[in-house]
Amino acid sequence: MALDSPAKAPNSRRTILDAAAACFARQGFAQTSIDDIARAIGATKGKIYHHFRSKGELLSAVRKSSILLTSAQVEPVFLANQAPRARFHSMAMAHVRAMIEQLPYHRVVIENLRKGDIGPSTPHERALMQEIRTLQRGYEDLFRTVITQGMQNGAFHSQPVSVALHSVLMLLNAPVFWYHPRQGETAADRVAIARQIADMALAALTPRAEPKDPLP
Amino acid sequence: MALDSPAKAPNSRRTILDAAAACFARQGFAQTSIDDIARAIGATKGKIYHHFRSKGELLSAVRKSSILLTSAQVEPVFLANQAPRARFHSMAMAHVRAMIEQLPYHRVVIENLRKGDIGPSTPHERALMQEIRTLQRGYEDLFRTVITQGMQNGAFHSQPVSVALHSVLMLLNAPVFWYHPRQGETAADRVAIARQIADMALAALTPRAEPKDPLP
Amino acid sequence: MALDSPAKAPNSRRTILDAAAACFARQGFAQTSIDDIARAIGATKGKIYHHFRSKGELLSAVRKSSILLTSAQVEPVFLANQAPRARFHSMAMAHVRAMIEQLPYHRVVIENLRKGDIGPSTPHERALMQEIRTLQRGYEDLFRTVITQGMQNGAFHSQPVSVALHSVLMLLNAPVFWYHPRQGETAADRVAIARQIADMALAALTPRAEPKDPLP
Amino acid sequence: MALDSPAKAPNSRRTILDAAAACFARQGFAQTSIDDIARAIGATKGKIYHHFRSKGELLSAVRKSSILLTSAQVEPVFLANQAPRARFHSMAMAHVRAMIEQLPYHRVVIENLRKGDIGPSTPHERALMQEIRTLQRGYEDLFRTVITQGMQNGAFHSQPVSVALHSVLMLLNAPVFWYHPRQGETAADRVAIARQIADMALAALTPRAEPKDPLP
DNA sequence: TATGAATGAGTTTTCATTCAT
DNA sequence: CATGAATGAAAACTCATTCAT
Repeated sequence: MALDSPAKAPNSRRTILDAAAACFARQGFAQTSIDDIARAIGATKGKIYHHFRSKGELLSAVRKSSILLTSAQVEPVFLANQAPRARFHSMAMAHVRAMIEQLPYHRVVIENLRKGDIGPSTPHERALMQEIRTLQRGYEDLFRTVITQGMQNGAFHSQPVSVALHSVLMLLNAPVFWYHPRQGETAADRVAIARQIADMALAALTPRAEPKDPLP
Repeated sequence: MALDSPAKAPNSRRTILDAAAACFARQGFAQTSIDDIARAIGATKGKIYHHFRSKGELLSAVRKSSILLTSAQVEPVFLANQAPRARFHSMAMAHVRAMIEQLPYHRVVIENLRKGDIGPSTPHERALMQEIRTLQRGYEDLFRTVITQGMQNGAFHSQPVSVALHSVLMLLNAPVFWYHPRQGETAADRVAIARQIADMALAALTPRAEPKDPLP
Repeated sequence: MALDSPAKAPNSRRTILDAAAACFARQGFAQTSIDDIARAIGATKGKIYHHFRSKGELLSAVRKSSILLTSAQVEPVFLANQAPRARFHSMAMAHVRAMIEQLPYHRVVIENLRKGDIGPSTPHERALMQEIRTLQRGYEDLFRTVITQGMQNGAFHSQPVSVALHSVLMLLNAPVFWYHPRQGETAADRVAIARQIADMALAALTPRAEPKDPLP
Repeated sequence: MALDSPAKAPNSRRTILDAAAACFARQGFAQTSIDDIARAIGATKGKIYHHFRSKGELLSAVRKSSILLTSAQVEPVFLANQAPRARFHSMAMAHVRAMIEQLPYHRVVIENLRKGDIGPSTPHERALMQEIRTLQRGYEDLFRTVITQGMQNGAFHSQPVSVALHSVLMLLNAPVFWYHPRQGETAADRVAIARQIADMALAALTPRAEPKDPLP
């Protein structure tokens, strides 16, 4: 008979990771010391170094988690069989909801987007970075696919895909910079925000009729 | 006859600031040491500390410059007498062009958006932060004004202004994350990018006819 | 059977403190770098910062030690049941002996008496200062008590207590400025010095018969 | 005919010196920067370096001033023809009054008594130190003379002169550590303090009848 | 696993001092 | 005389990381 808790072990990594994400999100990566994280979980540095080889690996792990968490919510929607506009809209909503529901993880990622372009010295860290870049690329490709399809299809305005993709993704990421849960906020409130942003993203890709006021 | 400049303006400050913006943009604020900046202009740390009291003040100065530079390009457009859609579109283009034309300054700002929310301990630094917040608020209000007007006017889709504003601004800021001048790029190329993004931003605010494929 | 000591007491702290007291006493607080202290014990700055948060805390710890060491020698004498003059005299001797027997600690304190009146910025350092002030106050009160009693009693000349107290204490502290152990000095020599000073202190408080040469 | 003020020039040095004394007294020598002093008189570093070669020279000048100011008040009293007890008492009062009437200068000196034992590297500074030591020695000799005389004379208790001298001088210097002018304090108040301390100093040197309570 | 001690390299900051104007 | 810019050397502190236990 088990003495106490059911699945005892694997908690540590996740506990540390949550604390790291929270600290990085609150104070920024550089402003967070390993001791800060340790203190946040009532442990010592040593414990963290048992589970992660370096501070950089901690950041990598948070980034990876962020992508996996988002993918987990967006990919099923991507796979559902929908027309481009509906498909994009559902993906956008799922993405925004992921952003605001696991805010710390995603904030860390967005605020360190270009980190690691230079830096990681050890082969191990370079490998991690590479893996993350691959995951990131794969995730973006979900949106790239839908957008490309929609453009071919006529559902979306035809334009350079890369610019459109990055612009729209940043629009969907924006809540990371300003969102913060209000007192007494409900799930419905969050859905409303997600819908508003997804609507805008969709509109941004929509074919324009004709410029009623002539634009210069 | 001299046009305007104070002639003997010691451009030391500006030289340092440019170097700081470049370094911060390339390596990130935390990864840049004061020595890096000094080395970049062939001077010593001491020179920098003679003109700026601290690394944080350097960041503040870059932020302030960024806002002023952008304002200088966008405000005249704001003041021109145009209908909401045209007005917003011109402002958006001006904003994007500012982003990519003084990339380092703006990249620093966007990548450190939430820096200084906590931290600045000295009264002097707090005052600087306050001033920057005021400038920032003022700048955002240009867009807030146009958007609000457009909504009342029917030119824009009616929706919560704050979310719309922040979303659209982040869309306009997005180039900061991915843009980098290509070999042989012309001014026209940059205008094209700015136009594409401004078009999307305008579309994001545009009233939607009717959802042809029903959205969930 | 072990008498008392906590056996495994990591005397790192005490080692560092002794070295700090010695350096501060020799060169002065401001003229001593943390590296000086580290070098004195064959360690690195890091070790010191592992045990003490700042140079100021090091000074505070020395001050505290000084007061505790002195108290440990003077308080038992205070508690013994003696008439005011004898009591004061024994306390004075104990005080002077403490001064010259742990010279470095006390020299540091006396030479930095007013340090920290302004300065300590962190709450932690302010708390330390407060604690020290309390200890200091408590220690002075031993003498204040005896002096007050003696004045009421007629054993001492009646006069403003505060001025008398501070004057006499500084007289007892004076060796800190000039004493330095001579070649071949014995414990008896030190007792002689202590007795001479204690005698003077006692005389300073003694009721004056009549001014034989009229004082202006 | 002079344009404006009578003796125009020599003010600068004294102005600077006063400011230096005030700053050193308030914050301590090491905690005071040349800029602090410059700011205190609304000038710049350069001005100070025109009048004093170094920070150390500034300290030396303050020390010298302190001794000269005190001498100026005590020496005339010393030269007056009085019996040892009266002579000592008058000198002591003059000394204490000097202490509290030019507090900053004397505080600086007492708090830096052992400064310069090591340190001054330039020949010029060493010469200054030597001069100060000579002045200091000369000043102390006034008291040494009176005390020695009194001991031979029977007016004072016979005891090792050096210890007695240093002890009594520190007693007379003590106000430097605690005195601070009260609201509405009069000259008479200051005289009262001086008299109380001088009385104690005199008593400290007075021959003791017999220990009524036997001292251990 | 986890802890606490220790390290060492780096970073920000301070400041006395010099110098051209 | 006085200023403002610039320097260079030192100093306090930080912190990721290692290691013995």
